[in-house]
Amino acid sequence: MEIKAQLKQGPLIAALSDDQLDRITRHAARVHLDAGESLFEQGEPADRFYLVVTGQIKLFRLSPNGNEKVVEIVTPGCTFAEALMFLQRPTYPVGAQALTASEVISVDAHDFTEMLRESTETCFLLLGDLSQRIRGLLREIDELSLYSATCRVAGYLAEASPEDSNEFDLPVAKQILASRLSVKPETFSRIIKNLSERGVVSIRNSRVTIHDRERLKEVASICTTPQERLQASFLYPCPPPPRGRP
Amino acid sequence: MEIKAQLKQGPLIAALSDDQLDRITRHAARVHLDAGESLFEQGEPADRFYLVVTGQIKLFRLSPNGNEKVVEIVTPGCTFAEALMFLQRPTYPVGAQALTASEVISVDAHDFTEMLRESTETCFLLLGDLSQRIRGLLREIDELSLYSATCRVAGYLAEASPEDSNEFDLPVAKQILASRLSVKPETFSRIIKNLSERGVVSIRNSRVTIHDRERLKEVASICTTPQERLQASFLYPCPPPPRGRP
DNA sequence: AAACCACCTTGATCAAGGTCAAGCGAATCG
DNA sequence: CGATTCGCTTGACCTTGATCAAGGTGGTTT
Repeated sequence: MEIKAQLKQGPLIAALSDDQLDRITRHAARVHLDAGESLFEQGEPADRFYLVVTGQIKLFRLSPNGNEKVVEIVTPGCTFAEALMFLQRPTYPVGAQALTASEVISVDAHDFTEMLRESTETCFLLLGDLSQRIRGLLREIDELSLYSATCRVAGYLAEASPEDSNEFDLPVAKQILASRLSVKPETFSRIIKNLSERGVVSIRNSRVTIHDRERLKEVASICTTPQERLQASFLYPCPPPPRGRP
Repeated sequence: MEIKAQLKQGPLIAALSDDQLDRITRHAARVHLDAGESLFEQGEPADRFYLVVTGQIKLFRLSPNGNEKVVEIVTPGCTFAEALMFLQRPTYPVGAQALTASEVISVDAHDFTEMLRESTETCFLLLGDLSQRIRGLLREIDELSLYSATCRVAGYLAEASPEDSNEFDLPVAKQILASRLSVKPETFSRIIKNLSERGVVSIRNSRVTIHDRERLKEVASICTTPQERLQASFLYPCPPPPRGRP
């Protein structure tokens, strides 16, 4: 069965025995999503989790007044929503919507937990997985509360660029990226402009070129303290043209 | 042994069998901390996790330039750092420091995982625990990126106040609380003042009195959108005295 | 090609909240 | 008991980044 082979793309699932794989494949299904199509909504009861085969899915949270924050952009090989299976009455804590035409495999949570129940080994893998996710979220929290928007953007660029090349493509539309980094599209644009003028990077459409990786990392780690802001004042170089006041 | 009885205060650990409890108690130790004393630093290798018996411990992250954000304030009955045991070379992702004189019990991670290895039941409990923690962190992330400081403070007050009473004490110093809510102490103070003037709450020292719970919840859910901000403009009521400019 | 569209950029303005500095009250210490 | 410290509040000011409102730009459709 094709599904089994595809499921093996997930790092967690790849570690399963053939027998285990059979068991979770029992009620697994392939799902196709068109660009823009939504897979589930935040708050829906959750009894399945997913593996991305192709495409990109955005996971996002909504505020009561409809504002949206992209929490994660999920790409082939990633599983998501697997943390939910162990709650009493699980509901999806995020919404999921395809950014591009995508293919995902949905796995029945019950099948999965039944399988898990027979292997602490596999439990440990999952525990490791969740631990790492917690780390990631912690990191995100302090980026939000300790770092400025400019640092987050610079940090993203520094991390997204491959070690061995100075060029790469943004994986998603800028507005999505902006939301992922908790920045408004306009601000994102301005920050990029600023970095360009400084000769640190340049971006044409979605093609990014890193001109000065050192400087980029420097900017990324500056955070937000007034002391360093002085040193960072090269960010706002020419005394920012006195904003129209008599 | 006293330690065993104390360990049972933790919800997760309380569910363990006597035998399991024995095994993790093997290298467990009681640790006393004076106020201000630190238990471990962010980045230290982690081979133990902890249960708070008495006192309060703050968990915090540091930015490269020494800025600090309190991630959690841990109180008796809570365990912490137990998510780490499943990583390859685990290090504490936060620092831990006692806010008041505290007593904690430290449990050897190796003992614990060995015990876990023999009960998927218990693994499941832990998985549930981590899942919930992930949920909590997600919530925190969208509070940071989708809600204003005022909303966070109001939301905290609404949640911290017992359902059946309109009075309660802040559990920690205001500056700590402020950091927990990712707000500067000065801003915290001003937000409180604002809510007071509006007759929503009043705070004398650490004694909080809720005057208008409805209004408080309303403020907490207003987030930050311009539309609602208009409605919320009762927050900045009198046209804020034009700040001294000729 | 013209027209449309989504996406991005740019400009002008503004508000939220951070910063710095000073004052204040209560608890602790010599 | 005055003095010091610590935590909190207040005031004045400033910066960041959000908002609103136009333009570009490039790709797709007809």
